[in-house]
Amino acid sequence: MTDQKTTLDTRERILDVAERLFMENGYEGTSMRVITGAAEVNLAAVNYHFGSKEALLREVFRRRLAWLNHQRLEALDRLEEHAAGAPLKPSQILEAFFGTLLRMGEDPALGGMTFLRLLGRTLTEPAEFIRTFFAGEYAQVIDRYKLALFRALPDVPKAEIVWRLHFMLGAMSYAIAGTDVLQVVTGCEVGDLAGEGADADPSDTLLARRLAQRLMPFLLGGLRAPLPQFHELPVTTTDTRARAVPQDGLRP
Amino acid sequence: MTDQKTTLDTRERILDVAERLFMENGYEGTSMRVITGAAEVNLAAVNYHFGSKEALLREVFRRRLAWLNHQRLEALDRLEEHAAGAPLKPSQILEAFFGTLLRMGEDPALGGMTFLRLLGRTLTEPAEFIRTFFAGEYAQVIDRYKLALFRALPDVPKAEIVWRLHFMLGAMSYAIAGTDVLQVVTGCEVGDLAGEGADADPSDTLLARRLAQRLMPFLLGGLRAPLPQFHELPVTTTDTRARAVPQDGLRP
DNA sequence: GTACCATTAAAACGAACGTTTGAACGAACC
DNA sequence: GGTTCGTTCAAACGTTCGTTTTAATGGTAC
Repeated sequence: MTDQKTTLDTRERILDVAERLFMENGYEGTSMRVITGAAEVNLAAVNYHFGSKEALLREVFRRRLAWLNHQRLEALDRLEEHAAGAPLKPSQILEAFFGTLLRMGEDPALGGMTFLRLLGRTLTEPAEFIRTFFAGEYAQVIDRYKLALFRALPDVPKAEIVWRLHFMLGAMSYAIAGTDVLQVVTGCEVGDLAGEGADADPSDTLLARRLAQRLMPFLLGGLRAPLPQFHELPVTTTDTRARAVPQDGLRP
Repeated sequence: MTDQKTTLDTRERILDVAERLFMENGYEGTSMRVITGAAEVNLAAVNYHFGSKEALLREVFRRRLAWLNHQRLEALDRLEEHAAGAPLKPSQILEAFFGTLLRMGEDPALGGMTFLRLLGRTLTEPAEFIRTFFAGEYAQVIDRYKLALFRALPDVPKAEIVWRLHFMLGAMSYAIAGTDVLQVVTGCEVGDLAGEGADADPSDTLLARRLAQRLMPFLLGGLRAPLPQFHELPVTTTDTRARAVPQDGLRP
């Protein structure tokens, strides 16, 4: 027959199925039996190939994040090399960080929107081993990008930049994960929002691209917003009085 | 003795404990035995008072969300009455929606930051009954606020407003939930970010207030960002060619 | 053929899960 | 005092969980 089950087939079929099921039902909500059943492999296959359920989840992410974060570092390298020592523009940095991720959503071979949604949801999963795993995977990348933002916005307090990086990650994660979560809150199908005919499958490729185009301006607007005022805050130390942030092109 | 265990005591002790544990370990990650154990009540107490674990989670949210969403609607009522027919300012709307929520974080009697964190995390939980529950709880409020934003920003396409409402909810949820989630990604304690001495308990009250002051400008900046360009959007299908990381040219 | 190896298969493991049961308690009312 | 009713209790229910075990399979090298 056409589909011989070699080792690689089994491993990757498990990974693909687990990626989708973890996205749909969460880590704790997805049992090994459901995974192996959907992948049409034996129940013991997961423990044989990966060792444990935790290790399976880690591998699901590792095979995507390794590529993603490598691309992110490379993108930043190219930008900085091209800038020849000058600070980058915030828009460039955001494009390198978020754009690289969102472009994964356009390519099914890289996990497509399934992986993006899984990523967005899993970042808030409370399980300890998940958090420590992400910490390790992201440490390098976040650090490089943080420094780049510090240089790009020398007049903004570093703490403020980190907060806004926080906010931006959140906006992105929700926008991705919420494709079928928060639509329920806003009462709109994401297809409607995209102006699609809202067919059965709105072609993740297109979805990811539209999402990127709507998200990037929002993030930039937030990143460059005027600094908070801190009126009547009971004192502690820092005088973080508002200096205006370079807010070019802020249109009504 | 001082602590007599009346019915109300048991019910509320369960709710308080469940609120905290669901926040720390998630819904699926928190067992009835852990809940009842921490609340020092019998295992059967949850099923007796609430009927099921699902019903317990719903009640945990209902007792807070009922108050919150009522406040939100009242805040909007007050604003619109005061405006006497004129459209509200976006900043007023955001303040009424997000400010009301964030002010809950300052009051331990309303759940404090524990409830806020739980809310932020649970919005991404994939369980079906959770999503449908939130949909019902939020429908009214979201609808009123959406309309207010439509009126406040008549020149912005409605779809764009809904998207940005999406983004704002995400930024807020992450900022709240991430108090100990994404710090691990950004490598900073939230105490550090706030400029605190980072004592044992940074006094949720203060934390919530600082968070609000940093979040609101970000949200406003994002909401009023220039509209996306939609340049060269291919009409139909895939063409998944990854354009190389886009470069320098990107001029804001 | 035989020995070896990685992989798959079927069955069982103990533990933990949410829920239910039936009895015991204790204050309130007649 | 006896009855009632809301509540608490210990114990068990049947199920499902992740994992382990033991045997069978199929190809490759000798």
